[in-house]
Amino acid sequence: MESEFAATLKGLNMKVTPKRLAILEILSKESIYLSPEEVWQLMKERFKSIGLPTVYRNLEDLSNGGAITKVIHPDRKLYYFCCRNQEHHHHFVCVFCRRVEDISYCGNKEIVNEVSTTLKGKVLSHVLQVYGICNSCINENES
Amino acid sequence: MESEFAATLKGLNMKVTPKRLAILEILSKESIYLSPEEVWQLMKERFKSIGLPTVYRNLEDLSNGGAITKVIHPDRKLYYFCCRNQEHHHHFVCVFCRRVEDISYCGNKEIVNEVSTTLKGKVLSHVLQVYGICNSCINENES
DNA sequence: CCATAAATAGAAATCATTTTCATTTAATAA
DNA sequence: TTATTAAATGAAAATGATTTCTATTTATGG
Repeated sequence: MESEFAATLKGLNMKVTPKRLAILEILSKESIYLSPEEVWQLMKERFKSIGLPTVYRNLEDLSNGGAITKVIHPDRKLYYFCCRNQEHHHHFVCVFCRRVEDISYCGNKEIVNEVSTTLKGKVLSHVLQVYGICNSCINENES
Repeated sequence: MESEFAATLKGLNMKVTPKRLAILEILSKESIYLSPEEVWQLMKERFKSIGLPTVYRNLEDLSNGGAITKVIHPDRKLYYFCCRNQEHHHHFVCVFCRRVEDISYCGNKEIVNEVSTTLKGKVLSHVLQVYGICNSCINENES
């Protein structure tokens, strides 16, 4: 039988390659977001030959396909996170440990209402991301 | 008497220089967000000698001081917008003409509530930005 | 007007990300 | 299974936005 990740790739019309499976496995194992460089380092433990562009390309493609998510970071670099939740939702990101957690809150209805009423505009999409300190980091740092 | 922009700079403990005044004037005159490169092009119409790094530095400093705002863009490049509204608020960005408009809606209360209740975490900040089609662009494109 | 720290220009460096292209591989049909 | 072919990959090189460096200029306070 095929793995969950193979099914994911097929669903995106992407060929099932060992590299892609590994990227998905690596990301889904992490509770924190990773940079392409970091994914590459982890890939190097598994493959004798693995190019950084391959990692960049696949992260981009997987992200476009919705299998993984980009994290919005103040440094404007690329970071990815794999989250099982397929519903529309947003993320709480810990600024200390980079843990990503889902938040279900989304003001879409209110936003659409304000934009259409006040600005007479049409909403196409929105980004919402919350930065803070996760529970683990709060507990670790209390005196 | 000193200009509003001079006052802004002094408030940020930044020396009042012609370049900085021009950057503020250029940005505040636009209803759309600009890239550093674009600001530079406009600066070159006013100064015989103006370096791109100066534009980058000042946009960064003005942004850190809160005099201007960074726009979150999918291409992850830097874009700035000058908005008079000093209250905490978010922006509606037109994907066609790059116009930026304020939206007052902000789910901060609900977000803080969910994060503290469900995740037992602490919210430090959040970004919310709405993409869509502004009223002018809707009207221009209707058949 | 002077002194001095800050700001600037210009050139160069940085470095994350992307492109190129030759080679390999997964998917599909025979 | 094997042949076919489009897609995926590696390695090297390119790209280009952004930052750094350093000598010079300038704004500001006295």
